[in-house]
Amino acid sequence: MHMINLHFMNQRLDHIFSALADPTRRQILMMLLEDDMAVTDVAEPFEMSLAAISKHLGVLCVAGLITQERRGRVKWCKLEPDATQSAWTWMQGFGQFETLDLDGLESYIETILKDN
Amino acid sequence: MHMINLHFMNQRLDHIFSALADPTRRQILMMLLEDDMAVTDVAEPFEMSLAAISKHLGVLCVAGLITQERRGRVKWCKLEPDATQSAWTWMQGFGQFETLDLDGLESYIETILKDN
DNA sequence: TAGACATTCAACCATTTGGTTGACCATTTA
DNA sequence: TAAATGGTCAACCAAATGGTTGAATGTCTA
Repeated sequence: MHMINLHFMNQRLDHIFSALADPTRRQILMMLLEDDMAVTDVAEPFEMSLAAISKHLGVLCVAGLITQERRGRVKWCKLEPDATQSAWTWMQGFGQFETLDLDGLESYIETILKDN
Repeated sequence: MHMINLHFMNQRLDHIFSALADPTRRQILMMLLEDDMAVTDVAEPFEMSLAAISKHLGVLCVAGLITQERRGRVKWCKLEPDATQSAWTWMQGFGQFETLDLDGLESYIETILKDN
């Protein structure tokens, strides 16, 4: 029982992390933060085929990071807001981060900004 | 300028997330939470060759999630505690910000800090 | 009904990934 | 010095990944 749960949990983490491992897919997620979008509109800023984007969206769906709903001939892509939860939880366990690690976040920002 | 940093940042996220996408590597990280380990000892609980584990450790190194230090004929593997920071930050940004723009992130931090 | 539009499918391709094995190198120990 | 130990390297393999193109499907509109 626990075995099974851990197994599924592990698979879920596989899917989420590998979905997040691609810059195109991360950018798509960022775009969807602003609003739901049709597949064609998601594809517009990218220099790759619509089919490629369609595949990326498929990966994001399998990972549970987005959902897609067809209305007429348009398929709307919508962010699944709580989707990163299990990845988040894993990282917290791993990294011993506080839920709101302000110091870490701040020093990270400073590092980034200093490099400019 | 920002461009360049975002590019490196993006690459870093690629490495970290794809390193985390493999269950063997996640398990290795968990093991290293308890203590530093030699490569052979890391490999022991897994049903795969030492060479395979050695490769996994290489991936974790490139991602910056661990460091390795050779002492004598033994190579010690050590967790890099702050390594998931950028991934963590990304995920936080993903959940809360309209876009991942660093200025916004910074001012967000300042706001939070002021409130404490 | 005939296009036009939105999206996916199928076949294909190059590259990457995760694993194997056996040889190799360095270091410790008997 | 010889043998054992710790670890990597090199070559190889199968499967997965990220992309392409062209055809196909379903839906809207003139």
